[in-house]
Amino acid sequence: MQLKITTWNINSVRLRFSQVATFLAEHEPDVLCLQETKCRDAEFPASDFRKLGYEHLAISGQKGYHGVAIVSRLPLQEVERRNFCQIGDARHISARVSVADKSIRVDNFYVPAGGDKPDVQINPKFAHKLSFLDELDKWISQDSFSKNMSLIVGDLNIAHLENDVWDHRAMLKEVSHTPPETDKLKQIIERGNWIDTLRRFTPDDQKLYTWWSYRSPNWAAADKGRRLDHIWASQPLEPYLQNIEILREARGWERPSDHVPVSLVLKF
DNA sequence: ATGGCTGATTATATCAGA
Repeated sequence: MQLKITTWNINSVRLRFSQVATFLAEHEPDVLCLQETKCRDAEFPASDFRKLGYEHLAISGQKGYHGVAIVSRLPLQEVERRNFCQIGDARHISARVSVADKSIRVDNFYVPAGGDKPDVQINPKFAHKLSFLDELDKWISQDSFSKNMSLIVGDLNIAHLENDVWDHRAMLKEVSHTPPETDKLKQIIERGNWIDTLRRFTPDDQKLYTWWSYRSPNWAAADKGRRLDHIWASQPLEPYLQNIEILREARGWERPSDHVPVSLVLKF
């Protein structure tokens, strides 16, 4: 029995529904976690997903930007939405999926990007990002996460290791790779003893990216990417981790998202 | 140091992304 779970910042689920449909047909994940759906719940293409066999939906959207969703072939239980930083952004949704005799909690996040300048004094977006991470740290360090089968997935908007960016030294002052962010993310991983599953299957000394800027017309040749999208597993899932797939080719599709789908396979 | 691109919106400029 296997479970395949994918995270993908789709950058408008309505605009790119046909790409999602292609991905689902070719890669057949059981659970798809989306970020930046960019629509209200009533505008989410729910019936289109149901026609493709993804009948179970947990949606948290808002008008125009942000927004997360879990789309699943398997029933979803205990759907929750946490209002991080108390400002009403749709940046988190969680649900429980059952496979074989196991029950796995899935938490899907869209962490704030953080704006341009990595300075909390002049950039409130950066302050918001750090506050979000502090709250995330406190919340998922609870035993209920680390001692049970749990997956943390999503666009965390941080590339925390040296080879998660194209040039570590050049990127130290770029939001997504600054020490205040990368230190916090490392602390969260350490405290919860989370398994960074992408790095479980690719050594730390190899470059690994999930996002390439729209501002680079030659993204593939320049390859100045970042690993912003993550799938972390709690220790009880360790025996079941099977493989990871980063669908780099999706960045080359017509009118693509700037993020590509990242999938984890678990075998029970 | 700058600018480069993309998507959504009571749109034709502005905000958000990162």
